[in-house]
Amino acid sequence: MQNKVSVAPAGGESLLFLTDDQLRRGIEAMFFAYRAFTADPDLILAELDYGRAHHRAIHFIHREPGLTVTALLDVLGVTKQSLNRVLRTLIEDGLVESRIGRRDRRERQLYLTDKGAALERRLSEAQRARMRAAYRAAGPQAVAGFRQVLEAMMDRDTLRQYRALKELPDTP
Amino acid sequence: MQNKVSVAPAGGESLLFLTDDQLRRGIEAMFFAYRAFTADPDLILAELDYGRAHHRAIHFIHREPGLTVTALLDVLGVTKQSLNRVLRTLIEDGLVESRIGRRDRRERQLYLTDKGAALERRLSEAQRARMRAAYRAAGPQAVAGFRQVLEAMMDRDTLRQYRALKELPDTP
DNA sequence: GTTGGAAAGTCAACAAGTCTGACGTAATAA
DNA sequence: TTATTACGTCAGACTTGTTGACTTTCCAAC
Repeated sequence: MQNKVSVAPAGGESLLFLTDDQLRRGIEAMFFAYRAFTADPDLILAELDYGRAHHRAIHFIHREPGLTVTALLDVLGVTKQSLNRVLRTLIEDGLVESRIGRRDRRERQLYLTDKGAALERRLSEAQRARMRAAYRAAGPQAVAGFRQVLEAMMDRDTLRQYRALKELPDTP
Repeated sequence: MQNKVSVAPAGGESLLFLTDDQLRRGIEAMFFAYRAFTADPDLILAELDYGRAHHRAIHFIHREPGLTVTALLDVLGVTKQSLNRVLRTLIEDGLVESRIGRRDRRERQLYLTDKGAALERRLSEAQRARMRAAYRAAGPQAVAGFRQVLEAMMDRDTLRQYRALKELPDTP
């Protein structure tokens, strides 16, 4: 498959940003940036013998207190066996509380304890600090483009999930 | 740590894009987009009983034919023992060739075989296809912002490595 | 020259986190 | 009553990461 893009395409507008080389640069930027993106939380997590999986669970439970195990499974896109181990340690360690569902007693609703919320703040503040620095350095226009491209990269279902996440107030 | 940003900051320019909520949206966008970003190659790799680690090795060997194991270690940021296993299977399967270094016979210089190059094309074309669609949908301005933010997110050393990667011609 | 340390690479063993598959229990829906 | 759903768990496997110990090779100081 070729995909060279010549200098002056039909519309008269330059499509040089679609060359294979530009795409490869973008791919590499994603790889390196993602590693940096997870580096700060990873340090904190390693101290506590947790991993990224714990962080993700904590993040989404914080985001939507009371969400069910199945709902969490859906956003994380992993198997329940895999999630279960992570969740069990978080519950044993007193970071997450699992309450029997109110509507449906088969469901388990997940909540962060105070201890869990404290770790969430520590993790997300570390991650936000890096993000904030990057945003500030790049400026609002760049940030808008950043979000646009990331969203355009998602599959339909993922994008729907992402959009469904509600806004939260600033850390109080 | 607070980090609320009020509506009208000193400069007179809106800093609303730096609110904790906006930062969180960006973090979540990174998480979901990265998953989508790796999804297509992952499918191909699973067919062949390889994983992402194999993809990364192949990518950078393609990028810089003849690079040494240590150089590859540096860009990937893993231990040599971890890389070694991946590299061994690639060599056994005839995708990568390891030649004794010319200057220094302790070094091993890595090259893709024809078979390795064929897989590289297949993987990277799948990944580029998604990237291309996202780029096209978002437009050149957004793409510039995307790259700016990702680069601003990297640590100094990573950014240096990223910048050191040379440009390659389009897929011939 | 010899030798002794540093660098490059390899082997072995273990841990985290993912997966599939099978099964059990409780609650709900038909 | 029966079928389905939600959840939890056990067992077994694989990928990818880790540390630690080892060999080979090179280089530089003696």
